[in-house]
Amino acid sequence: MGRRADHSRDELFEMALSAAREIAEEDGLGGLTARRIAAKIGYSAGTLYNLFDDLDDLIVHLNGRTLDSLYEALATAPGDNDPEADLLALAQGYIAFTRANAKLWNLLFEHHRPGERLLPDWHHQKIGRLLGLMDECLVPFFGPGREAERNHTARVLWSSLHGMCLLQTEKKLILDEPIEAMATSLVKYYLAGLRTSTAESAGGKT
Amino acid sequence: MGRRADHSRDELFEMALSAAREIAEEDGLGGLTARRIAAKIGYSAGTLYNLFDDLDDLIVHLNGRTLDSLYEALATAPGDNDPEADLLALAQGYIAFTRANAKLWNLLFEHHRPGERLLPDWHHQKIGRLLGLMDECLVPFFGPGREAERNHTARVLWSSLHGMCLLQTEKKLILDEPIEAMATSLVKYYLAGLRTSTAESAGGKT
DNA sequence: ACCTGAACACCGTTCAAGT
DNA sequence: ACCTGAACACCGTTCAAGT
Repeated sequence: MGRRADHSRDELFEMALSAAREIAEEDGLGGLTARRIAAKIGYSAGTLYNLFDDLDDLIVHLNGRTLDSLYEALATAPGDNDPEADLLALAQGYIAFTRANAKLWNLLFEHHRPGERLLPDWHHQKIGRLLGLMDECLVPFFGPGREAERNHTARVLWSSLHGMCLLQTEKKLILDEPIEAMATSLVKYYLAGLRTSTAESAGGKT
Repeated sequence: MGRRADHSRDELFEMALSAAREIAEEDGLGGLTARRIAAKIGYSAGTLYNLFDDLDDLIVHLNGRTLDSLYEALATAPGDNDPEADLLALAQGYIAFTRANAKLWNLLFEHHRPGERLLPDWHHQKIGRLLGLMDECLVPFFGPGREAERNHTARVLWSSLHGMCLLQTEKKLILDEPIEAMATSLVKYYLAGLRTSTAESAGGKT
């Protein structure tokens, strides 16, 4: 046997990721095997190892694509300079994405790298970009010189929202209330609490 | 070969779960194989299938034990009738448990049941009991007739806390701030927001 | 009744051999 | 240079056979 060159390396890379995405959308992580991906693109399993370090590497790349999709879905949000309204819209957009792409979004957290392998830098950057969307919403809320507080708030809201979506899709906690309402409550009251605290400390100093 | 009766069925059950726990504490889900658990207790892999439906069932039982440990660790908290202080203590206790038992706590969420198998009722009850601890803290905060709001608040706080711990231990989001501080901020401001809103609506009606 | 060991149908991954 | 197919070292799970 030998080279076929039916497809360029880049084409093969995309074909493999597409096949993996389709399998994941159908059967989740459980159905995502090297042999099945290879069969779906008409190559032998060995060829995948020419494109990726291993199956873990392939899945991390697939997850990168999912993060890109999520960013595109959220970046188009309006943004009318009212932090609370913007955050509520962002949260609902995030929840909608996890509902519409449940299997792919789950793969982001269902997959665990072997050993102590950490995620590549580009992966963390894609996550940071998402966090940045939340951070931007908060700009009007925190004046200049309060960037640290703003970042902190964005991280608290992001992880909290994440927890709700995860417990929901993994069915680990029976939530008899739609997470949309929970997320709204979180954003509304957490921001209200921050506002009160800020007003008090400002009032105390002035 | 045949019966040995070195150990009763119940003893074998406990031995298998203990062996599995030790393996999970060392190597996580990746090292948790039926063959390895069996070898550790000196029986063949087939014997495990006399005790559990399959490996998934064994892991669900192990996870049940972890939920019990977590409950014991949290149920002993003081409780001085100040909702905010109690909730802060509960949150810190939860975070401390996830740090002290990182691998076991991770197993609760790293493991996914095959197919569409749902968690058994007793598992959901153990989770419900934990959520109940948070709910109890909120009793002095919500007067009689406001049970629904109280449950809602407990669920929002629980899932949010969960999200922080998960993103931290899975290293999916770089949090350059200890989650203890994030959890404190969440509890403090979310409750403050609730208080404000309650006062406003009460003031409007009175 | 209980336990074993072999067997089955899978994995991920490697690599000599072919074009 | 690329691709294959066989091979290796694993899995989870089953079950006839033994005590």
